[in-house]
Amino acid sequence: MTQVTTHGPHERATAPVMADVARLAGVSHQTVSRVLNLHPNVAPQTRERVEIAIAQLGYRRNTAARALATRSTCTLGVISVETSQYGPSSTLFAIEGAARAGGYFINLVSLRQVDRRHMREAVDHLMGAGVEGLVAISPLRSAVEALRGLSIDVPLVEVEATDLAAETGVVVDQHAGARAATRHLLALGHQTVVHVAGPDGWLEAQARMRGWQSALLDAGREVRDVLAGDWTARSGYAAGRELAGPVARGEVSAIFVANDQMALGLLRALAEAGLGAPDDVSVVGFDDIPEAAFYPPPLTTLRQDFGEVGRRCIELLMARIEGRPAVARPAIRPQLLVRASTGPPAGAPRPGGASGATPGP
Amino acid sequence: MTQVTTHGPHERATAPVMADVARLAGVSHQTVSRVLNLHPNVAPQTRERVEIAIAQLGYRRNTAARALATRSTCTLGVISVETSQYGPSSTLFAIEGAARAGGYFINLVSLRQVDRRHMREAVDHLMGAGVEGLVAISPLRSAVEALRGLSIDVPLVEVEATDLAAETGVVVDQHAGARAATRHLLALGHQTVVHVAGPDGWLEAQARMRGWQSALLDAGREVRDVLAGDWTARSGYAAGRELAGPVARGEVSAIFVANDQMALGLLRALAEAGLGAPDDVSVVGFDDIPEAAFYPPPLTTLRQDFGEVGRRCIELLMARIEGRPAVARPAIRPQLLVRASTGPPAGAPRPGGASGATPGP
DNA sequence: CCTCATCCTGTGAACGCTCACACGACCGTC
DNA sequence: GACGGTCGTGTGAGCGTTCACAGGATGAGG
Repeated sequence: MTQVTTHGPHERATAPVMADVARLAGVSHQTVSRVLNLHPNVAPQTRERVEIAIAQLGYRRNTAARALATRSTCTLGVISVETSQYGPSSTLFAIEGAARAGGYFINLVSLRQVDRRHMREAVDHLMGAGVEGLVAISPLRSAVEALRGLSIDVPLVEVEATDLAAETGVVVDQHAGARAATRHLLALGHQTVVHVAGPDGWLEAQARMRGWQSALLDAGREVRDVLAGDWTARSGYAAGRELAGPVARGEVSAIFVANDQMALGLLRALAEAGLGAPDDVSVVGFDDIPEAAFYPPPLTTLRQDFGEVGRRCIELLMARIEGRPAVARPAIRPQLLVRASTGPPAGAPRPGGASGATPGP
Repeated sequence: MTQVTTHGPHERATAPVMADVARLAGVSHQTVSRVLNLHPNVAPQTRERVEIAIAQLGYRRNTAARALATRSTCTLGVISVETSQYGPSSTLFAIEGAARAGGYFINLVSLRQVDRRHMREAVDHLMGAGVEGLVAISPLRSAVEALRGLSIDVPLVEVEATDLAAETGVVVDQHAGARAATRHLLALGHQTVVHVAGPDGWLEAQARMRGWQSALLDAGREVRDVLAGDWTARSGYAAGRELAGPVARGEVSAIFVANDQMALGLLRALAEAGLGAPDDVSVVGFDDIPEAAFYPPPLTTLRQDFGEVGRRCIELLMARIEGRPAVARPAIRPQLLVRASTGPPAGAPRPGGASGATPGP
């Protein structure tokens, strides 16, 4: 069936193509293309005629044809772990915004399980879509390793892969953040700091633990065993139950918890044991999730600038795609926010006025 | 420059195309296409030869060319509000998973601000990408309205647009959830229930408020003014401060808060005033975020099945794209989870041995 | 042995765009 | 007036796939 090619606004079965615009404007398809691509050598008058024709027909350039001809899809793939964790999802949105601002489309894959097979599938899916670059939000060691095994023939930027990808990714200096948290607690007068860590496979968890360790060692303080959690409030609660005894006996006066959710659970368990922060124990979290300021008590924590993470990510990826040299940037440092959950140890003189109300019985 | 066309695994400048596979397998490009598209009429032996050639060359079908020829991009657009709220981000991941399982790619746009201009841009961006269908995670009235104004020539499914899109979207019965929450509190013996609502523009907030209202009216109870929040723990905290007085004076004994984060802030404010749940007041939240079980005290709340929301979304969208009649499904009902934050009013006989209450019969 | 249907395969033309190139008009310069 | 350069425009050939159609085998039935 041949195409209907009437002028004027007309309901048509098929979407208008460049040739239709050209015919309506009385120019060649190439001139239309030039207008669309902002080529300088088009007479203003011609340009206007074409633009009117485009508007009149509601013409929209066919991306597939364009991609086929130019061999570029203007699409980036993002692989994210499927978690409603505050960090990854904030990062995802920041990445999307930055990519769109840079004229790229975002093709998303989320991974419920992070193993080699699922990672392979995800990468295949995205390569199949013809992405020109890949962002992996891969805070898990397993994700990084799964990625290592794969032969990926487009630029790849890893987010939060810490030291494993200092060269190829965007990192937040978790180590420095953890040091800051620990030093804050020591500066308040605590003898040492206990750590409730994130799950084993998470690189951030590891970096935070190391930072805590190094700060203690630098200060010549005792490094006790860590309690392992899994980011959930539930695991923080379990840790809190374990620590309630030592806290009550005065053996533990300061706790650095690897994220805010676990800190919530921990505070809950301590409260059930009749222990409150900062009177009986000081607690520092990590992330500054929006609720952290409303914990019982408001939580001292470390804020990460996820927006900046996303922007750097895309900047780096675009540079690599276009073959530009990537500007090396210092790692992003988390910022310590001191709230009500930390204070001097019980024996020390206290400034006073802290609310620290322990809810419940 | 003409293409190098050696056989065997060879590093080549350009990715192999169908013709290369055909040549290596000694068949025509069309036969390769048939193998790829699982056409039945291919001799098993030929199929195998082609498959070996594909594997050997690492051939990958060019999506752009395929899209151009078939006029289908296998891509869905998702517009999401940019929020790290538990609900929307869980829904997003669920949608992605369901779409990928159905063989579709997901093109994501997130909206920092939801107004007509940004919505228009988002839709344009996605239409430009050639999406075949659109999912809008649009829990905001403004989003729904912005969408209404736009002429979108692909199927659209709205998530969480409640009554405004009962026909065209996937909805969770917020109204029923709110009624369940309210009835639960009344059943415990509370005279009436106060409501801390979500922000004005959010449809879920409105539906939850109406549900609360209708349950009270059905029971012939007093409907007081609502306190408006904005989903954040901060606003819940503010509401808590306002309610502390009435609670202390025994004027308020039960509060239904429109989401869990606000409930957290509210509990915090009450705790600061020396008031605890469930002894002094009962509190119900909404969403069942993972932390809700670890609130002080563990929160009675309503769980929404976001995974189901995502799956229905894609099911509906695919049906519409393929012109199949969509199966009408009843709205998804949230499930009441009774935890420790709710109990009988202070005056009533109490089952448990909580603080200084008169033991029940 | 011929016919017809069925299976398998190949040929050429779209699909809608961009790229490389060619061409005429116009300007200034010698 | 001839010449080279720039500007504006048009022509035709791809990009890599699928679709429509045309064949050449092969087997069953007359």
